[in-house]
Amino acid sequence: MAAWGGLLRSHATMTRAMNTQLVAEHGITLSDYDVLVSLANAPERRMRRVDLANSVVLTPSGITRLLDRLEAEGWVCKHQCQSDARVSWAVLTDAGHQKLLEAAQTHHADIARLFTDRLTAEELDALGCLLGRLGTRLGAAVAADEPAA
Amino acid sequence: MAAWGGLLRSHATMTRAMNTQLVAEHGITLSDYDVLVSLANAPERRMRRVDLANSVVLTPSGITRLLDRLEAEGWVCKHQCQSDARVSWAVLTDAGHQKLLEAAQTHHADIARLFTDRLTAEELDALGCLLGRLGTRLGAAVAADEPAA
DNA sequence: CGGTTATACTTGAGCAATCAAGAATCTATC
DNA sequence: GATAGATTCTTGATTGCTCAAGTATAACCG
Repeated sequence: MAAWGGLLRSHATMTRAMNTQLVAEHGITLSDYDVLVSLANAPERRMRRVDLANSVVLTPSGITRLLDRLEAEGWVCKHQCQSDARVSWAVLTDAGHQKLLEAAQTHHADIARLFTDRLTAEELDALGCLLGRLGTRLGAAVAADEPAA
Repeated sequence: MAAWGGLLRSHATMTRAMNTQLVAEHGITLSDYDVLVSLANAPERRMRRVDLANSVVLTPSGITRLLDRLEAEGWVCKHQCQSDARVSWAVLTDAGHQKLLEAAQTHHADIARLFTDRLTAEELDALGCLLGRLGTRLGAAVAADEPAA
C-alpha cells in the first residue's frame, strides 16, 4: 500500500518535472519524447500506430493526435503499408532523429540527476528490476494484449 | 535509465487500470480518490487547498476544479478560515467519507491484486522504501523550481 | 463468392488538468 | 498606517488525452 502511494507520488512529481523541462527546453511533451525513442529503437525506425500506442501506453486516438503534432513538425512521416492497407507506419524522419538526440542530451542528464543523486547504483538496479517486472507483467494482465514485444 | 522506463510504463499501465476501475465502479477519478484519502487522514478531515494540491501533486487551479466536482457531489464542503480570509478549508463531509470507504473496498482489492500477485512482501517493502525516498526527496528539490543545467 | 467478424485507424465531443492572469488578503517595512 | 511584496485561491483559454462512433480493410467461413 505504501508502495502504491509512493509510486503515485514519485511518478507524478518526476513526470511533471521531466515534462515541464522537455516542453520548456525542446517544445515536446514527455509522450512525444517516448514516441520518438520508441521509433528510434524500432527496426527501420518505423512502427505501426497500434504498436506505438501499446508501447507508450496511449489509446489509438491518443496516438493519432500525438503523431499529428509530430508530423506537423516534420519529425515523423506517415507511410502506407503495402501488404495491409489498414495500417500506416509512423516513420521517424532524419529531422525527428536529430530532434531526439538533441532532447535526449538534457533529458538524460535530468534523469540521471533525479535518480542517481538520490539512489545508489545498487538501489537503482533493484528498482529497475522490480518496476520492470511490475510493468510488463501488469501490461499482459490488465491490458490483455501485448505478447511481450 | 531502465528504472525510469520501468517507472513510466508500470505507472502508466497501473494508473490507467486503477482509474478506469474507479470511474466505472464508483464514478470518481484516481485524483478524486487521492484527495478523499488525504482529507480523511488529515486532522479534523480538512485541509487547505494549497496543501491538498501539494499532497496529490496537482496545481492550485487543478485542485479548485477537482474540488468543484467533489463539492457538487456533496462529498466535500468549503469552509472559510477565520484567522486568514485567503484560505478556504476543504472539509470532508460524512457523505464523502462514506464514499471513500465504499470506493476503498474495491480499490484496495485492486491494489493488492496488482501488487501482491506479482511481488513478494519483501520486494514490496523494498519498492515502497525506494519510491518513498524518490518521491519525497524529489518533491523538495524539483518543486522548489531548481534551475536546470 | 457473400456475409460476418476482427483489426487498424480517424474523428467529434467531452473532460481533467495546465498556464497565465487576476482578485483578495496577509505581512513586512518604512 | 500606507505601500510593496507574498500568499491563497479563482477564472478564461488552451492542451492532451479519452471515449464512442464511424470508415475502411482484412480474415475467416458457410
